[in-house]
Order: sequence, then structure tokens, then C-alpha cells
Amino acid sequence: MALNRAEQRAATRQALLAEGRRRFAADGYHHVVLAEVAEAVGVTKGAAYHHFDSKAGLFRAVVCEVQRELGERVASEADRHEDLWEQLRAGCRAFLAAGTDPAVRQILLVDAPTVLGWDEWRALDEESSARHLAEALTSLAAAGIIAEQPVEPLARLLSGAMNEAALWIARGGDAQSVEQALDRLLAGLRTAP
Amino acid sequence: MALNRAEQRAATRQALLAEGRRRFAADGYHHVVLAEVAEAVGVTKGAAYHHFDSKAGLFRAVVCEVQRELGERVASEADRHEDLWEQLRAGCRAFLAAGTDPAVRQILLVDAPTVLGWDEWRALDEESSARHLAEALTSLAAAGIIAEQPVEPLARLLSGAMNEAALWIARGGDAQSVEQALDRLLAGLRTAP
DNA sequence: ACATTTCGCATACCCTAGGTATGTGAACCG
DNA sequence: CGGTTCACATACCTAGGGTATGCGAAATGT
Repeated sequence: MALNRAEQRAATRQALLAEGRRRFAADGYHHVVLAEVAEAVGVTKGAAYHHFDSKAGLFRAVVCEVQRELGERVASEADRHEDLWEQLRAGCRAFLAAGTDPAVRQILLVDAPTVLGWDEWRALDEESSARHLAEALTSLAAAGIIAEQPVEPLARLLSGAMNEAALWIARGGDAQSVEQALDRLLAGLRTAP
Repeated sequence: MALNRAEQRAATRQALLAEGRRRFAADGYHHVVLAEVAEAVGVTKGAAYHHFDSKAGLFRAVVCEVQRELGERVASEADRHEDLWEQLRAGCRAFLAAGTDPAVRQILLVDAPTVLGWDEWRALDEESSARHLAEALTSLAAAGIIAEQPVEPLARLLSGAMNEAALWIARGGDAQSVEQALDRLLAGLRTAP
């Protein structure tokens, strides 16, 4: 298989991303040394800096990838339901389940806010999973299933709740009881039938 | 004012803590250089290592201090009310208000989880503010004001929600609307009267 | 087809900053 | 007043992120 330059470039970049992701997930950002990531892929540190402007740059790329996957997973789980309310619940459960994935846990929930800065992290979050949540809440409010209200603060609250809960589950907390507690919280938002 | 050795030691330690706190809050953990903290206090890096085993050690001490203060602030606000329900609401509002303090924001909410590791951070959190929340919920459940249920998962959810909300407010989100959204969430937990 | 340019990556180097090992002088203690 | 402790300074080590430059093969133009 003769690779032309574009293919070669893409292959190296992908390999660095994959290896970086593995290590960031397993060891945490600060314990990862860039030269070792490169070496494991069969290139040198120079190659890494040819593809990413810094260690944080590689991390950022990994974060985007993981975010995107997470958003898709959540959306696809939600879309398996017709009912708006069940869509919300399914999305939330999918998010919590995703928290057990070490890549999501360590990379997205623990390291990303510090490494990228909270502002940038939030912007990325907004593009993927957080936006879905806000949209779901908007639909529910429009349909009269929950009270009409500003959606953004509520979305932030729920997003934070689930981030924390996902970490708690990943660390050994009982997923069942979290889902139940979350269901109660959400149920409390419903307008009386 | 002639200081004896114990007093001198305490004074230096306090000065390092105070200066560290200022810088950690303003610049974030990674941008703070230990030697500069020491220099600003009028000692050298060696002194810092005489008092703390590492940069993370100084940070840990700062985190404990800030945590303790936060816990006290929340508890004292809550204790100004007789009604259990109002205690919960007051505590939550006090927590959200505290999030505007850069020390709380950057040190506790952004950096602490990564620097100390999520496990240790959670343990510290447990000792201070999180414990108060769990106790409040237990009391409310016992009094029949909210449904009888496992308290820990609910406490984690609410804690996460408020952490995130505090950050959001600190970054410019509207505090009023967050408080309203939180009130709705909490109100949904009440048993029908 | 051959000269020229591009570019993906390697090599070699710099420098910051966390951490350590050891020295020193003043406070303490018998 | 001699010895000990201890708070801190000085000097040094080292890892690792970042940079400057070189090289050889693929791409490109004539």
C-alpha cells in the first residue's frame, strides 16, 4: 500500500490522536509526556509539533473528538423514542452511561476544564451535548410538558448535575440510584397533568 | 516586635498561604510559579519547601482553607432560618453567591479536581459543604417534606448542579434566573402537601 | 527527464520550573 | 556558654515542553 503524502499525513495525525486519547484517558493530561506519545506511534516529538501546535493542542483535538462522539451517542439514544419526555430521559441515561468510559470521564469531565480553560471548555460542550439538552428542554416547554421558563439556566443546572453524577458513578457510585434520583428531579419539573 | 521561632514559622506559613491563594485564584494553578510566590513573601523557594512538601501541597492547604470558609458561610446562612426548607434554599443561594468569589471559582471548582485528583477533591468536599447538603436532605426526608429516598445520589446531583451554576454565574450568567431555576428543581422534590 | 520546490518528519538544542541536597546563622536548651 | 535545633538560603539536578534547523522523498513545473 503506497501512501501519498496526504494519506501519510492523515495516518500519522490519526495515530497521534488515538495514542494521545488512550494516554490522556488512562493517565490524565499532566502525566502524559508528548515525546512518549510520539514514540509509541513510531515518530518523534518533532512530528507531533508538526501536526499540533502544542501538547494542549493535541489534547484539544482529542477533546473535540470525544465530545462529538458523546453528543452523537446521546442524540441517537434519545432519537429512539417518539415521546419528548422519554427522549429527555433516554438522553440523560445515555450520558450517565457514557461517564463510565474512562475517556469521557478523565478527558472531558476532569481535565478539559483546567487545560482548556473553563470558557473554551464550555464553548465546546455547548456545541455538542449541552445544546441537545437545551433543545430538548425548549421542546418540552413549548409542548407544555414542563413550565415555560428560561431554558439556559435550567440546562446548566442539569448538565452540571449529570457531569457530577457521571463521575460519581464511574468512581463506584450506584448507577441505578442515580438514575432514580435524576428521574425524581426531572419529574418534579412536569406541569400537573 | 520580637518573634520567637514558632511565631516566625507560623507567620511565614501564613504569608505563603495567603500569597498562594491570591495567585492560584487570579492565575490558575499551572500559571503560578512557586518561586515567585515565595519571593513575593520575602523568602526563597527553599522556605516554601520547608513548609509544604510540594507545590501541590501548598495548593492543597489553600483548598482546605477555602473549603472550610465556604462551608461555614453556607452553614451560617442556612442557620439564619428556622424552617428546614428555607434552610436548604438559603444554603443553596449562599453557595451560588460564593461562586462569584474568584478564589472559590478558580481554586475549588476549576483546578482542585485535576490537581488533587477527583477522589481527594471529593473527600475534601464531603467534609465541608457537601456534608451539609446531605444532612439537610436527610432532615427534610425525615420530616416528610421531601420523599423518603437514598440521599447520597440526590446530594451529588444537586452539588454538581450548583457547582456548574456557580461557574456559569461567575462567567456572566444571570444569578436571578439560576436561583429561580434551582427553586423550581427543588420545589419539584416536595411531597404534595 | 530532470531541476526545483514542497513538506513531513528527524535531530539537536534551549530554558523554564519543580524538586533536592546541603550549608548557615540565629534561636533555643541544658 | 557550648551544643543542638530549626527556619531558611544557596546551589544544583532534571524532566519535559517548546523551537530552530536539517534532510530526504514526494509533488510539481517545463
